[in-house]
Amino acid sequence: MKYYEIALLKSSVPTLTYASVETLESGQMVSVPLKSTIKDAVVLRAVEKPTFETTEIDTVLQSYYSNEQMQIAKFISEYYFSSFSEALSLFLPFSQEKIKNKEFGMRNQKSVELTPFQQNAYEHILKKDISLLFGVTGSGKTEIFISLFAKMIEEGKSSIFLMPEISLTPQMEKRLKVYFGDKVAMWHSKLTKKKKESIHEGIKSGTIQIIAGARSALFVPLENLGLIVVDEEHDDSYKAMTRPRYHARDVAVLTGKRLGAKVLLASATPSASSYYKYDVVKLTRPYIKVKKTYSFCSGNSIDNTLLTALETNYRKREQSLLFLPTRGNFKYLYCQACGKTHLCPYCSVGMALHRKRKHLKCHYCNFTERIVERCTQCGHIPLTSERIGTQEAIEIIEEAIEGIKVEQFDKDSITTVKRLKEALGRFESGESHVLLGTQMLSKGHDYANITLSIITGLDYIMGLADYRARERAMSLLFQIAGRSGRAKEAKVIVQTADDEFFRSYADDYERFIIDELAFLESADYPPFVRLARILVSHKDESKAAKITLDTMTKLKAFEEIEIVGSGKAPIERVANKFRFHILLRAKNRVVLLKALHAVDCREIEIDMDPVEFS
DNA sequence: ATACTAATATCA
DNA sequence: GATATTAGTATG
Repeated sequence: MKYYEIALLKSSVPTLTYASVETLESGQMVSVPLKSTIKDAVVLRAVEKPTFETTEIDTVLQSYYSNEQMQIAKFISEYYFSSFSEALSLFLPFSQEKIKNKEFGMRNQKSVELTPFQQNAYEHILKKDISLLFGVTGSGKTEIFISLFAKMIEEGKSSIFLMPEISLTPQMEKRLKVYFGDKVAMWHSKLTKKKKESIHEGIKSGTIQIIAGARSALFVPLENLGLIVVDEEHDDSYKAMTRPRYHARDVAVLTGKRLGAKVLLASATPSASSYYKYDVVKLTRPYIKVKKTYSFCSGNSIDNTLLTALETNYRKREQSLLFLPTRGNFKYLYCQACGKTHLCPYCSVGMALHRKRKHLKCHYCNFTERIVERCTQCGHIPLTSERIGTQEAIEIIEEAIEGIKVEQFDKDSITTVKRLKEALGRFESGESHVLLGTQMLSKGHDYANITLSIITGLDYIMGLADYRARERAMSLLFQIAGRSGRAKEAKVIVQTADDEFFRSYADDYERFIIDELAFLESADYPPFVRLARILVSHKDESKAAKITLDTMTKLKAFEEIEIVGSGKAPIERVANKFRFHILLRAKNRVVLLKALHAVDCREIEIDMDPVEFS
C-alpha cells in the first residue's frame, strides 16, 4: 500500500492523506471518499505511512494537471491567499487520451497586411518576452494580434487571447473567425458543460489553437503555448473579486514566464503600473486619421449646455453618446468652481460624506473631520455632493428635446447579448439617437456614426476613495472619446470643473501616465510599494471589530509593514454582515506576504494588490 | 466546502 | 423536555 497527500477540488479543506495500491504521479486526478460523499481530488505527492488511519482512493481518473499548472496554482494559492485546492480548481485538467494527428506548421495561414507602423511594432514585440503595446483607439492593435496569432500557428504553437467582459463583445469573435475559423474558440465561465467539452476535444485534436476569452481562458489546458495577449490590460475586471482573488494580467505574465510563452499586454490607456514595469511598444499613428475637438464645461447635471449640444446634433440627424459614471453608493464633496474633491490630508483620496452622522471620513485611514463649507483649494462656497442616475438623465433629455430617443446602455438594461444586439441595432438603424450609459460604453464597441461624445461625472470618479482615481478618470475620458469619430470629425464635451487638469492631457495619455507615476511615487502607492487589504465580515458587529483588532495587534509585530488604516469598510454592511477592513502597505512583496501568512486565518480574507476598496 | 456534533434558542 | 436553529469543528 502507498500513501499520497491529496488536495480536494472545489473545497477549502487542507490537504489530506489517502492510501492506494497503485503508483500515482503528482497531478493525477482521483476521486476519494470523504465523510459519506465522493469528491474529486488531485495527488500532490507520495508520503510515508501516516500514524492515523487512512481511507483508500476510490478511483484513478483519466485527467491530470501538468507540472506547470501545479506550480502556477501553488503560486496563486500563496500569493493571493487561497487554499491550494481553490487555486487548482481554476484550471481545467489535461486529458490522458493520446493527442491525435496534430497538424504542425500550417503554411497557408491567412494573415493581414500591416501598415509600416504596425509592422514596426510587430517586429519589436517579436523580440521581447513581455511587452506593452500602447496604441490609441483605432491605431490597429487588433491587426497586430492577428499577425501574432497567425505566426504562432505557423510555428505550431497555441495562443491565449484575454479580453474583459467577453460575453458582451461579439464583434471580436466575428473578426477572429474571419482569419482563423475553427482554429479559434471563444471561452468564458458561463459556457455550458457540453460546449466546454467540445472545445476541450478541439484542443486535444489540435484543431483549436487560439482560445479567446475572459479571465478564465487563462486556465484552459493548451499544449505548446506560445503567446498570451491581454487586451485592455488596464481594465479592473481582470481582478477576481472572489477567492482566489488573482489578477489575470499578472497571472498571465507569470504563466508566460513559466511556460516560455510570449506575453503581450495592450491598451490605448495602459495602467501606470504596466507602463512602469514593462517594455513599451508604441503605436502612435492613428490608423484612421480623425479630427476631434474638445470642449469643457462646468456643471454637474444634464444642463442647458449639454441639452443644446445634444439637440443641435440631433437636428443635424447625427448621433451622440453620453457617459455617466456608474451609480455609486457614496457621496463626496467637490467644488463646482475648481472641480477639486475634498481630500484626506494623509491619503490623497476623496473623503466620503456621511450625511446621517454629519461628518467626512477617509475610507483608507478613517481620518474624520467636520463637514467643510468652503473649498480648501479656492475658497468657493458651497461644496456640492449631488449626482444624477442613468434613468433620470434619460427622462430629462427625452422631455427637453422633442422626438429624441435615448438608448439606455448600462448593466441594468444590457443584461444579455440579445439585449446588447437589440440596443446597438436600434442605434445603428437610427431608431434611437443617443446612447446613454455607464462604464459599459467605454468597453470595446465601435459606434461608427457618433459625432458627439459627452462625458460627465469625471469629477465624481476623481473623488472616489481610490489611489488610482485620477488614472480611472483619465482612462475613461480617453476610452469614451475614442469611441466617437471613427468615421468623421467629432466633438467631445467634457463636463468638469477641473478643465485645466483634463485639458492639459487631452492630447497625450503618455504624458499623463508619466506625471501620474511621479505622483504615485511621492504618495507611496503601487507600483512603488505593495498594497494589501484585509476584509473581515461577520454578522455580529462586535465580533467583526474584535477580529479586526486582533489581526491588527498581530500585524504590529512586523515593523516593515505599515497599517495605512483600518476600521469599518466603506460599505459597512453586505448581506446582513458587518464589514471591517485593514489597508496595508509595504516596500516589497516578500515582507508583506510574510506578515500576512503569519496572521492569515479563516476569519479574515486577504486581498493582494487590491483594486476595489469598498 | 460540507457533514456531523455540540450548543443554544424556541415552544407547547 | 423535545425540537428547531445556529455555532463550532474535523474531515485522512
